[in-house]
Amino acid sequence: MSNIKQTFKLYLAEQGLKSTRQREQILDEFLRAGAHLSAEDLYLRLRKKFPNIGYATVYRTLKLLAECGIAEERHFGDKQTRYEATAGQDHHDHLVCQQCGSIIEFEDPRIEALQLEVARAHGFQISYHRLELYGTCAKCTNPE
Amino acid sequence: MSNIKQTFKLYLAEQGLKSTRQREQILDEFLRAGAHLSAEDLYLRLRKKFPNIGYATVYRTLKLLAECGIAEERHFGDKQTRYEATAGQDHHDHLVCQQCGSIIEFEDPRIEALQLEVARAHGFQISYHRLELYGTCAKCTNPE
DNA sequence: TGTACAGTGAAAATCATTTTCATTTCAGGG
DNA sequence: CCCTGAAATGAAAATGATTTTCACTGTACA
Repeated sequence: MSNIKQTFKLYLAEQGLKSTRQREQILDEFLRAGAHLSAEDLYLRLRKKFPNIGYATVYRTLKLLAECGIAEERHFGDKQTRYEATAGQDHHDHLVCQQCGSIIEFEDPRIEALQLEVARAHGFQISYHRLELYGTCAKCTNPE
Repeated sequence: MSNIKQTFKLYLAEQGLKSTRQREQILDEFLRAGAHLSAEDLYLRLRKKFPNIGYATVYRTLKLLAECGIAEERHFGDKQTRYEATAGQDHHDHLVCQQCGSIIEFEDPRIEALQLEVARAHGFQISYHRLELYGTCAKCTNPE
């Protein structure tokens, strides 16, 4: 069993929660799907394989995944909450194209360092941050 | 009449929209309130002075203010959209305290410069960005 | 293996925000 | 000034994402 699935089971056990078929199916599909998906996206994908899975269960499980650090909640322009797998990956930020909606990930340690410096100057302890650059991606700027 | 109010009137005229009593009252109160307020906050403040103002009108007007650049929409942890006056001020980012909810503004040209560099490296044109550092503020870290 | 207690799915409830609609108010021309 | 058509308003209903409820089911430890 993958490391991540184990992490999840452990988390559930610690919290006195149960490991269920649905929770496993949802985690599996979440990891398989990748990208930045909304509860709805995930629900629709799951329903193809398991037609009687509940919308509420997807929401509940996604929230659990966020609690135990496997997923991260994000809000881009739209009103839906999107989830992204964090496990194993380094932290990264996003370039969001307002034309085509594509999301490019990037990371820049120099920016991270400056953030720490700013926080220190304010006596502030950072637990996490969010940096998003909105604009037009290369493809949309120069179509064929 | 203040510069900002004039800007708003001009914008309305350009769009073939009307300058109404409510729109002026809402803009006034919005400017007076400062800070990062939600439509609800503003509605509650307004209702004290003008008891029959409509919730929908506040939403509609706030959206107009955002369109013409007087206000800016922001999303912090909660689900409400918050609006912030932009006029005259420089761009700035935020430190959000997860304990007490206070929001500290800051700006750092070095971070902005690096953002441009990252964007250029991806052939990306930035139209705006959002940077928020979440954590614990000095006050909450070291209470008396 | 029983059984208490957490989980599930469907549907109803919430909550912020948006839309509808009947009525009122602007702005410009006469 | 006063008319008039377009736009705005307020109240209430509608929406859409997310959450909760509730009767029934499944899991895990005794």
